[in-house]
Amino acid sequence: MRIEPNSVVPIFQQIVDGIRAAVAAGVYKPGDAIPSVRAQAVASLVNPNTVQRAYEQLERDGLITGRKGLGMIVQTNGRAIALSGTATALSATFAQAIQLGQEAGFSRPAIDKIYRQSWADAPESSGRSKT
Amino acid sequence: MRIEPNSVVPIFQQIVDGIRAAVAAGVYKPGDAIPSVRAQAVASLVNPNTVQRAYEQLERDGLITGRKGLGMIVQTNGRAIALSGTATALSATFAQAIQLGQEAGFSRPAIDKIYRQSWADAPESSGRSKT
Amino acid sequence: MRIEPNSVVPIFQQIVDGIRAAVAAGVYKPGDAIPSVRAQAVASLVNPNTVQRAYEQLERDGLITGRKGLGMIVQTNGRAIALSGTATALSATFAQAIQLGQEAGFSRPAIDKIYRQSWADAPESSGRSKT
Amino acid sequence: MRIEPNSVVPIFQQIVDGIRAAVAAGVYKPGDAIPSVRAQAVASLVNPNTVQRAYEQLERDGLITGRKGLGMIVQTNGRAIALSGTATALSATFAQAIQLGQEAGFSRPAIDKIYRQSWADAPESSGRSKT
DNA sequence: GTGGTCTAGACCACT
DNA sequence: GTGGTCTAGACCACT
Repeated sequence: MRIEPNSVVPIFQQIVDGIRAAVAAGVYKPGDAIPSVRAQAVASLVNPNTVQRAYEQLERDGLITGRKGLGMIVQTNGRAIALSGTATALSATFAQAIQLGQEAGFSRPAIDKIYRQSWADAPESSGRSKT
Repeated sequence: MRIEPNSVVPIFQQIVDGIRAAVAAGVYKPGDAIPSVRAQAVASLVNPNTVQRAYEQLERDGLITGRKGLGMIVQTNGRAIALSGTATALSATFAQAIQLGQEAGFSRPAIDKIYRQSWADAPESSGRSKT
Repeated sequence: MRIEPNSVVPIFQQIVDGIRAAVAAGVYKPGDAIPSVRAQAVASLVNPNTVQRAYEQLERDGLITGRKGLGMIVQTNGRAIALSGTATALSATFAQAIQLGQEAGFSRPAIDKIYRQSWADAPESSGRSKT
Repeated sequence: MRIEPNSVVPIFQQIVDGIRAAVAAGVYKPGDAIPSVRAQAVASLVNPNTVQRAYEQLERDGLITGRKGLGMIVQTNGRAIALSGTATALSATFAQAIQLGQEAGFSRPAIDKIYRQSWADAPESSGRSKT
């Protein structure tokens, strides 16, 4: 998981987003354990406390649950929660960009063009898409 | 200008984005003064220091220039800088959303659908757009 | 007189320095009137209050004196005061640069080289020098 | 680091100059942390916000980079940036003094003499220089 | 502890 | 009034 340390979005939030996306993508399925706090911390070059905070958030969201000695397990309905949560996050981000563009006087076609250009600039999705 | 105090995007950055959009939209034209630090602070219910910080950023970007006693003036090429800066900001936001969607396994059509839905949810742009 | 509005040295100080240099150079001789506050303000694209403040400083230094209806007159010993004042200002500026260079670990030859290079970069002095 | 609170050069700029000189001199090497905002504030008898402002400037210059919880780290190419920045600052200061001297009608030998005299007045550099 | 952001209030140079 | 700088004190994310 790529963490951008100087982003305006807090690191723990980036981890929340990343795990949620991975569950949505089926990388971790219901009943699977997600990486341990320590493993995730090493992988993301981040302090374990920060990962811990992200996992607490995901637990509050009902996506995972902690079982002593077993680590954090994806809940039965975890994928549905992840898909819905990711869609909501995307929607909010799009809405924010659209609003900023409108305030600047950009027409819908102009904003659509920037959106399409952002796809062209995106790294390959490598055909793994599921939805 | 609407400020969302609890957003992850810092208040001063919201002001930067807002002024840039206003200059891009032609609300303030080259040679015009933008609202004074104090006036903007009152209007946005924000501390003058926070506005000052936003204006410093805009000055570094070459969009405005400040003179003591006179206010902050939009530069000759301010509109071009604002248009380019706004487009860049939009592009970055879109790219971030697209990447998150791809990580979650969303197909391009699925993400496009969320994008279009975000337009439906957006407040009316009232047809004033020029570009 | 060239004023740099965004310099760290205050505008009124730049005017003080400029008038003092002009008196030192003999542009204004003892008994001459220096430009009126209004004329100087127009010439320097500066507010008259700012020029007024500079002239008050020069009067406190004994370089000029105000005579009702006559404007500001260069004192009898004005040139000596101007020469001494300018030399002091130069000395202080040099000392400041030398100290900064030494703190950065620059040797005397290295600093001397930068000093000579600054001469090469200087606009022509046009051979009017008197001292 | 000596701060002169009543100088025309802003305190935050004095801190910028001081840190840059220290990096140029090799006091802080690439990978080292410079003093924390709070530590520097205490050492310089200055408000933490003022130090913060100086560090932001140095970060924009590419000399250091900040990470929450870790401190401000000198960049790999920090020393080169510091050397170049210090030389530029010296050059600007010299140029300013030379110009003022020329306006006052001082000849090059006269200004050179003041420059050399400023060395005589400077506190000993104790022969530690390396360049 | 460490950087990043923010509020509250002040003084200065300049118009 | 207007921008620029500074102090004092606070909270947050991160280590």
